[in-house]
Amino acid sequence: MNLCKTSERLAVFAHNLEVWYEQNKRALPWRETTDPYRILVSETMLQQTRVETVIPYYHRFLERFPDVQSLASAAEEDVMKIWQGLGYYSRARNLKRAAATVLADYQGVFPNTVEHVRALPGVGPYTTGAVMSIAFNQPVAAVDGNVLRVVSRYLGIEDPIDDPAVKRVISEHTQRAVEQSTPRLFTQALMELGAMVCTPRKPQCLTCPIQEDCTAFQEARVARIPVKRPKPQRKRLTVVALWIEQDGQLLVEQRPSEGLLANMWQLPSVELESDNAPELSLPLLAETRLQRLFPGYTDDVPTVVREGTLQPQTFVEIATAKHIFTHLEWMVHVWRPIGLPVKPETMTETVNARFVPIADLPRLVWPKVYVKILHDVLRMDVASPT
DNA sequence: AATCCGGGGGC
DNA sequence: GCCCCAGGATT
Repeated sequence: MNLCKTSERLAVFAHNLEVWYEQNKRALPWRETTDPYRILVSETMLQQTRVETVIPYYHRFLERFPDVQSLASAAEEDVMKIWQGLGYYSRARNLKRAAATVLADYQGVFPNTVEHVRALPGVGPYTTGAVMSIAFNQPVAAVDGNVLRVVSRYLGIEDPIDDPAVKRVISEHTQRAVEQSTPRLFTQALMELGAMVCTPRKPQCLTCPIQEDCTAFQEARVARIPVKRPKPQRKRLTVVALWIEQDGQLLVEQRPSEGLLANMWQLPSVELESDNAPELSLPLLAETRLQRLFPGYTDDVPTVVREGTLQPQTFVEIATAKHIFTHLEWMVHVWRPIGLPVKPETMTETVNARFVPIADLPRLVWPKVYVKILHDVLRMDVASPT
């Protein structure tokens, strides 16, 4: 294994990779430009997201926000609506903030130094390298999941690539290589190799342009590299949501401005750990939430209900949906009260909920799981504005 | 160093 | 089910 390659050998390595790239690269929309704004948009969307998923979002986003100016001056809700369904929504807010920074601090001229690019909101080490190399053709390494896999195999590293120290070794090696390359080609070539040849499963080593220098291949260790740390178990949450429909309007609430699905809309609901959610208690939880939204709403109903002997049959479950996030899992149960008159004018003013005409629901920004629920119940697509 | 932050596709 | 994806921010 030769970890300390000479500049000449690194240059040959980079050149071979670039030749392979030019002959094998996929035609992707963001490869038709070197506009740093468009590169930043694509790289931000591609964070933890597959190429095929990003493509339609990329087109729609740039059609609506074709330049720094248009994004910087956009309403955040409009940006979020375009981003809806893509996930990791802080990316969208940060991208808008980055555009505002470019406009305010750099007079709309995209900065072209590592320090200034790295300082933009939502731009970390990887995205800095990607923008610097792809947009400006500057030798700055961009180390993503693909590069970690390719280089850990190439160097035969069996320490976990999650480890910052290991990541540092790989970044330093990649940096030395990009300095002997045509950065714009090299960065994309390394990632393309990871996506098309040096894949997580069943890598196509026989067609790999750097096969003969690859330590893992030469030592028949490709299948067990890269090594990753075990992942923590997901937390399971039960969500009890209310369906309160009145006069063609639906009661919806906005999530808090921080944390999971920040500022997005949902049905009024309560969350609890699934371990504490025996099936029979769900309608009672719905009742509790309803009582909090409409204090005294039971004033007009029989005493037996008002005094807490509410029967589970008072609510009917009209939909369920399971949704898996990276670190937690939601089981959503939607309950509709029957026979209980709900008067919108008696709703507590302090809650973050309001009645919205059903026709207007597509204007709001919805988490995927509620897009599915609203479609199941209303046969309506709230993902795209009509 | 560990956690949090979405959603989808492939097997 | 499990893995992983052109990661970053926060603690």
